[in-house]
Amino acid sequence: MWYNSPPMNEVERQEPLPLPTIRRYPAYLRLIRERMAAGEDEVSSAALAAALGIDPVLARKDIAMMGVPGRPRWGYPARELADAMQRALGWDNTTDAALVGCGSLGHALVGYGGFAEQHLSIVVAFDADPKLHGQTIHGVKVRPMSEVGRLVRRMRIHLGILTVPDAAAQACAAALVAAGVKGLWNFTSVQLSVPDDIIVQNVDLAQSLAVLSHAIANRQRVKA
Amino acid sequence: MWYNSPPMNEVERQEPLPLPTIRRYPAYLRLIRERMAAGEDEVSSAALAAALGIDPVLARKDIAMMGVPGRPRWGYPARELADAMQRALGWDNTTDAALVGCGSLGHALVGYGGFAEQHLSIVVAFDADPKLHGQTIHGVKVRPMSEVGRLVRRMRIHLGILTVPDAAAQACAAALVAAGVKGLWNFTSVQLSVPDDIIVQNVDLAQSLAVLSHAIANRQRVKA
DNA sequence: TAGATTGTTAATCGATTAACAATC
DNA sequence: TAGATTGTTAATCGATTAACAATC
Repeated sequence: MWYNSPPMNEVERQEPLPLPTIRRYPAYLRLIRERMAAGEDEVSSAALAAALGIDPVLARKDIAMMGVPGRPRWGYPARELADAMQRALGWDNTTDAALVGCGSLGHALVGYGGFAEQHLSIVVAFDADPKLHGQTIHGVKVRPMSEVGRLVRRMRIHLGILTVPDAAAQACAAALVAAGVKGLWNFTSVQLSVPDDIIVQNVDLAQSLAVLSHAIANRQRVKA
Repeated sequence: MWYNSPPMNEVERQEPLPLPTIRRYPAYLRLIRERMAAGEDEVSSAALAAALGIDPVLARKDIAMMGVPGRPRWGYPARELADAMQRALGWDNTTDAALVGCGSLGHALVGYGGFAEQHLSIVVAFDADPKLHGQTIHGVKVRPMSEVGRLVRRMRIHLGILTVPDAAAQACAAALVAAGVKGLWNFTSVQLSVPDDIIVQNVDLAQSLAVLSHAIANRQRVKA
């Protein structure tokens, strides 16, 4: 039945996953791995949903995006599902990252060994402060900013982590981009300006705190 | 015109702010304060929007929720707007917080002095490790877990910050809740189970990383 | 077979964007 | 006055939920 298999290039063109779906994948993955570790081969949408506090049908929708079929009465094949989600997230291979800014937050990130289950590895760290140069944080040597361009390029690093003071953020981002980075994980509160093809993901604690303190101040329930 | 002023209890009952709106407030506040520091008294929706990379009409909608009127051709009164937003977020008074888990992330959070502009103050820290007890992190003494109940209650702390290993998360959350905390800022990847009236805000780095690595892997543009 | 669970299509809901009116 | 900017109402868009069919 050759006419049922899609043409070769169809395989590449995946339809875009909704952002909320992508955000739920890590939590699904966590549960699936737990279940697998416990010796189970299948996982139900109800179990997945319970772990996230969402409706089972939403979990099924999310899973449907992966094209991994489930079996009524059994659930979904754990290993296949996990593999598919990892592939979708680009977590099937380890990604090397460069961290810029070795303050306490940078320190914490480098030290956080099990980075969301080993798909991310911080392999170089940079800081402007000469006093830190040559020091080692959890096995990663701190290097001067002047070497960002050379090292990041040579190591073919595609992901930059920004944990510098706000004032330095834009300049450091520019240095990383110039060095060939494709994405920036931005822990500063600066809205970075970068070329269109560079992907920026902001981690803004103030946003999160705003939701929390507003809810406390108004004693309302908040989901997620 | 007494009939135009709302009855006393109307003042309390604010209609709920959309979550996305709340999340944008901190960034608005940042820009407004910048402008005020630069000596300006008014700020336009266009300036606000540019700082966040959003449409000006969206900024106006967000501002409309505050009930602070703007002047065509001038913009909005900076001080009034900042005050209103701060009040909405519960950021008009400093909130005391208790942090549980003095690992590297906990350390970083305690050390992060200017917490989103001083409305949050970590006043106690706890850890299970006896080796840390009595030590001081940026002026905050680390205390044993056994004192959570007594101290948090006595200090009337309403906000708990959870930076413990996943395995300890649920137990520590329970201890904080028992001690009278109203909200939890959860930096673990555990889905906490707490009473209905307790507000939990999760900071899940894996979620954020998922969006970023998926976008890099598929070379797509991501907003925010 | 009966029943649990997956899978799909339609309805709802909420946020953003578009269009345009109001005002200083 | 003209023009910039605020303010509001309607249209669009996307995600979630509801309803129900399909299947092991």
